[in-house]
Amino acid sequence: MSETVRKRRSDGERSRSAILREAAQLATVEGIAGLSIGRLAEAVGMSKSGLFAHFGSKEELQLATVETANAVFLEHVIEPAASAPNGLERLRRLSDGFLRYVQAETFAGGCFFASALAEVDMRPGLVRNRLVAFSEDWLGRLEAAVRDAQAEGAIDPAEDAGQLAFEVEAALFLANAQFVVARTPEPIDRARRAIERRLHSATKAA
Amino acid sequence: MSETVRKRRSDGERSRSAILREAAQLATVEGIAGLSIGRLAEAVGMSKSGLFAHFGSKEELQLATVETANAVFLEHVIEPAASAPNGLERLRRLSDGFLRYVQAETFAGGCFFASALAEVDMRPGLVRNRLVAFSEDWLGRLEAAVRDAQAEGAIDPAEDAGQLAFEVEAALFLANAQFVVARTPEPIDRARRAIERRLHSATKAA
DNA sequence: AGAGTATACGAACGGTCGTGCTATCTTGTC
DNA sequence: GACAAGATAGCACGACCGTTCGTATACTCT
Repeated sequence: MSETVRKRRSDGERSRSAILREAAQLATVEGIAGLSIGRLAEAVGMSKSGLFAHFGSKEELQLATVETANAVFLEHVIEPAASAPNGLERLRRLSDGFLRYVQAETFAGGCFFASALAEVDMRPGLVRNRLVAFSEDWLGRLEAAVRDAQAEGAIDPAEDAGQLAFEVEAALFLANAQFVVARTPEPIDRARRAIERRLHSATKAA
Repeated sequence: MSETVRKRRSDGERSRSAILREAAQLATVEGIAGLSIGRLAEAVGMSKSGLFAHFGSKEELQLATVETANAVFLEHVIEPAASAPNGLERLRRLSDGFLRYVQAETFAGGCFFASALAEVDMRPGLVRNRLVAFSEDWLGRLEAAVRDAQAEGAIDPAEDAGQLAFEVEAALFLANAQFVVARTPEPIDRARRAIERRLHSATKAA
């Protein structure tokens, strides 16, 4: 019953995070399923079996990669918006942060979650579940910002918060998809304009 | 030099189209790269080598699959809108047709082009080129409908047609992505509402 | 009817995949 | 400095991948 506590070694921890950093990058390019353990091992400069021992299965590697990507997303998009003084400003910072995160090519193949979820959306499993959860969390944050803005009187309370969040996310989502293909700031600008216009119409009551 | 013209046989043509019909379906579920020739052969009930002989390479099979999917898209989305009496109505029929095509699960894994392009967006090649071309053609049709509506006085000429087309496409694109994950009519309805509202604001001049 | 060819099959190829097993280093603890 | 345990590498496996080849069948045309 009483298991002795296993200790981690520092070099292993360093390897593990190096692997996962590389995995998150490669996953947006090769796909989270198409990313093979062999190529990943080669990219980080270690053996297949040595890398494999860190995770025990490909699914565990994928799950760890998703968590790593989420940490990046939190750092680049969510946290910078947390200090916003009110709901409307937070909504603006979230969408602006997302567009910067896309345009800066934080991940080589565009938003990690858009890319990964599109790939596994038809493959039931833990990876899909986790990605769906993150996706819902993100949309929930947008909607919560709308609700806060409504409670603060900045957005018309007659607006459907879920609907408005959907429309903001739609612009962001297409901007990412088009940017990945065209590598042009145009879709980013279009999304910015679409969102600003929509928020403008939602702030002056009907 | 002078090549004798080779004649096609009717049974081969039937097999080929049966293969491609199945391939277009499977590609939205397994992915257009993840779809293997072996599994496809099993799904249509023939041998790997017999199926392979129809195309000569996997890339040719993928290209033929994309063309087949485009024919389906034309039939279900583009053509029903062609008879619209004016630009604004055509725009409405295109977006409504797209949403029906998604909701009816014409392809098991959602819009073929959204699914396929997301998969190959980082993999240069003929398949990617063809998908990008179709995607641009689709967006071009939306924009052309907007321009026609402007010329007919139905949409404010001050509107940026490309911008408006982007916003319509954004709603459609996210509706497809969310529908595939949730299998709920909610994203479809949200997209419809978003587009109707946006068109309403574009029809009454600023 | 017979020739010619489009179509289909089965077997096999080299390659890559994820995953075990085992041995050898390396680190942290006493 | 000994020792347990973590970290890494080497090797082999079975499965599946796209592809090739030789061959058998069945259609079409003369």
